[in-house]
Amino acid sequence: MQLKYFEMAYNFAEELRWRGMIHDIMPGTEELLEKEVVTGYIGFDPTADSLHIGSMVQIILLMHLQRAGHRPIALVGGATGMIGDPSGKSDERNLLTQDILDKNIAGVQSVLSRFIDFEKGDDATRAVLVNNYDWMKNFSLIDFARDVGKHITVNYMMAKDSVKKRVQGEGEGMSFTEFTYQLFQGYDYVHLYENMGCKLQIGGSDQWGNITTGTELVRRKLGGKAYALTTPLVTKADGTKFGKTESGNIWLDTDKTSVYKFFQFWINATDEDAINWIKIFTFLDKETCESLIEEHAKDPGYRVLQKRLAEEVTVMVHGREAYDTALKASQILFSKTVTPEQWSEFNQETLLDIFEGVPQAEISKDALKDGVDPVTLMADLTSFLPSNSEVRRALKENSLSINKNKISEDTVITSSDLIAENMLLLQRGKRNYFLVLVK
RNA sequence: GGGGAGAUACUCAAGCGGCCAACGAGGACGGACUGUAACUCCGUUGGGAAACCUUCGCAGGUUCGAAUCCUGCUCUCCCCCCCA
Repeated sequence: MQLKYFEMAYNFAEELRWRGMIHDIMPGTEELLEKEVVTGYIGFDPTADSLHIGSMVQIILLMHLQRAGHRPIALVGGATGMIGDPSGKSDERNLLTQDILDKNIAGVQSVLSRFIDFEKGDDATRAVLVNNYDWMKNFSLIDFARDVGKHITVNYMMAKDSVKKRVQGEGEGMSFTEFTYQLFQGYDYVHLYENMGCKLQIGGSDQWGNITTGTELVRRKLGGKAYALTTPLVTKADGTKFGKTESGNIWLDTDKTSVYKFFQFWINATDEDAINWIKIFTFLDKETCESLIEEHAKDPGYRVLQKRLAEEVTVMVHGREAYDTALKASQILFSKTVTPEQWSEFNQETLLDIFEGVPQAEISKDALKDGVDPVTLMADLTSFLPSNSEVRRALKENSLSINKNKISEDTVITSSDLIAENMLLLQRGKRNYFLVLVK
């Protein structure tokens, strides 16, 4: 993935503000950003071996920071990941094993490096990737208690919402380990401040408490002034969690979420969400966003916003070519019927990719030799539908399709119906797909 | 320890001897509409082409016939007593 950095530096805070990406900002932060080249960092938790679109906001922030002429640091929480951040969690978290953690750290780092260039640029603004395990691993408990713990009172730590909730709540309480978490994260800030001149930490609004512990530590321990900025958590208008679909999280890796699914996620955004998301997830300038929103209002049915959003984000994450394929696949798949000629454009690999996660079954070639009826195919040979009555019922509802074409009770399926050499695409209604592989 | 209420299909919830594969609501799924949407409307929702078969906590029993009555068991909830 290649990024063209803006020719001209722009005002970071102002840029984020019109995009609706500022939730909280510490006084003086804007002035600092205007005055000098600022080094700022964002932490990423290695709780999984890849990042999903929830983390994309943070990645985009780093990109904005760099484009605005500042220096971004991406911090992978190799050490803090071993502790577990209590923020936003009502229960004690299970610790990750070292193996998993190592794998996750590597995965997260590799995703990050796809978006942020850690090579190019001059020394002042070149992005840096760090792992807090590097400076935490040799920290002894005694040193930690003396150098870090001494500067912060338990009273201060207890006042944080994330702690209060767990201490007063009905739950199982909070271990000392998780209680300590904010000191660990706070110390990261001290370390980066001291060694890399980092004066800004950015994060989601759930991180505000942890971040301010950091700025407080910088103040008390070093007598320095560190700043903070948080973004609102991305929401959906209907209140459900952002970034989730029935089939799970939307990840930034193709082996977890196919490009097609990724594209579909964005194209399916509701009107209201699209208005917010176009500003958050794309780098389109203010005028472009506004005119798109205006255009969308005139003809919502055309869905300019969703189309542009899906294009921008998919191209950014997976590249132009992958986007083109996903778009073409979508256009064909969502047309009323699909002719054999159109099917011939798909090879097996593409189809498997598109229908990744769709249930599948294998049947033998012989089964199709003399043709087979829908009931046998869908209930007996495959487990697409649970019973014969279910198939008959579906036929009555006119809801069954094979290869996107409606079928009836007396349809006979033969090997001439196969697409991509050896596949059949069964479908009930619009959304329930089933892939049959003929071997 | 004493007394009471209840356990019905994915969920809630009727039914209290035959007309019950079991009212109704929600959900889910499908169809029409539509923007690959929202809303709305309509339909389906144990198996079986059908005859019919298997289901109403579990196991027995009464009866021509039971989800409905009886006995035992398991589990859930409530009240009193005791304890404090």
